[in-house]
Amino acid sequence: MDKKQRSPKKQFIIETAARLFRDKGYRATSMRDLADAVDLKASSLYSHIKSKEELLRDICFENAHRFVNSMEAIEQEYNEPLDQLKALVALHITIALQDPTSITSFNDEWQHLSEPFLSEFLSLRKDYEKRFQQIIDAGKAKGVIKNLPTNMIFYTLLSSLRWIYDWYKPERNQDTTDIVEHLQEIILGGIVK
Amino acid sequence: MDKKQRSPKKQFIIETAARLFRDKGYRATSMRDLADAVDLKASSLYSHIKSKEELLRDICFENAHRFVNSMEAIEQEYNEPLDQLKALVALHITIALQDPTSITSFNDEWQHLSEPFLSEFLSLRKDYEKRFQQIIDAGKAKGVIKNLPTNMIFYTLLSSLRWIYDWYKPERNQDTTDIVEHLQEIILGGIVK
DNA sequence: CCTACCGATCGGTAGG
DNA sequence: CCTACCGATCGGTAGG
Repeated sequence: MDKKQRSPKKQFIIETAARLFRDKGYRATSMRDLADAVDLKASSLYSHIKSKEELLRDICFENAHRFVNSMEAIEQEYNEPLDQLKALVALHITIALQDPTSITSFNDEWQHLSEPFLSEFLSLRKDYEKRFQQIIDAGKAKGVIKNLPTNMIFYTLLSSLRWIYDWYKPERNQDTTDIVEHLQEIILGGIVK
Repeated sequence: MDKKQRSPKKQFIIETAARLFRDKGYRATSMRDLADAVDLKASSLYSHIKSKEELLRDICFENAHRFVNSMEAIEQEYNEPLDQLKALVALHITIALQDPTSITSFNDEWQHLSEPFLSEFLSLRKDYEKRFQQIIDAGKAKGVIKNLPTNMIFYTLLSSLRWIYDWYKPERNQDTTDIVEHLQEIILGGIVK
């Protein structure tokens, strides 16, 4: 599961799979498609990986752990709910800009995980969402966030952050800090008091 | 294509397909799954529909036309860009609350359309997005909307509207006008001056 | 609306 | 890493 323990070839296969899963969807991506994309025969993939689903698992859990770990770091680094919220927004934006492919197939294709991995994934996600909403609640209690339904604020916020890859065109060479600032103004502007 | 011209049975099949496509994805939904859900044998589906893709086409284009037609009505009814924007936000929310199933598989599964339908669909969508962005530009020119990149405002706005089905639980019996008002405050709050 | 069935494609294995 | 091949499942048709 650790990125560093993987062979370069396996890492290349996983990254290519993430791109195909994003572009065509997990189910519509055949192992023959993937084999072509990495210049192998389909059967040769299996000397590097165990199964098609293993690829999806690697992508989904790597990202899930990335978010959960960052959540812990942010909770420890900041005390004010508004600072934590800003850091979380910045985190989502940064990851979306750095690794748009992996994050997209993580967002959209986790539903094809089989048990028990599906439950494990959903439990990681639920934990993350719960802590995110607790920060919003803390902000509301402190009077720095508008008194609107927490789930409404949370999902609106998270949704805005999900589709950055859809409009962000890295070739325009925008400054990343500019993007983070603008998006924070748009996204947090309707939430903070 | 017209809802009223379809037999009740065909309408039922389409609505069931929309639900399955949303829950499992288009590719992961087999015609045997659909047949089971409507209590038929797989082969019997074909006396009501021409193909699996026809179902997806009906769902995608029905929703696409619904948005394009509403856009025209809003452009004619309102003159001020801010009023148009508010009406568009209300439109997306209303549709999401009324018909969450159909709208979700429209949002997520259009990529599985084959040519020439894929191009036709994308051209409808592009037209809609262009007119949406022109309204934002008009608002910026009038000074009622913040001077931030139009595509950033547009996609953030649209993204927030896409996932309402994900948190909206109709059994809680919230008042719809309340939801529209709260969401407009959250979503437009970061955009209007 | 059903039974019976088709060719194509799927994920994956055997054996070298 | 390849050739050869597997059983399962797919969307869809024939014929009644």
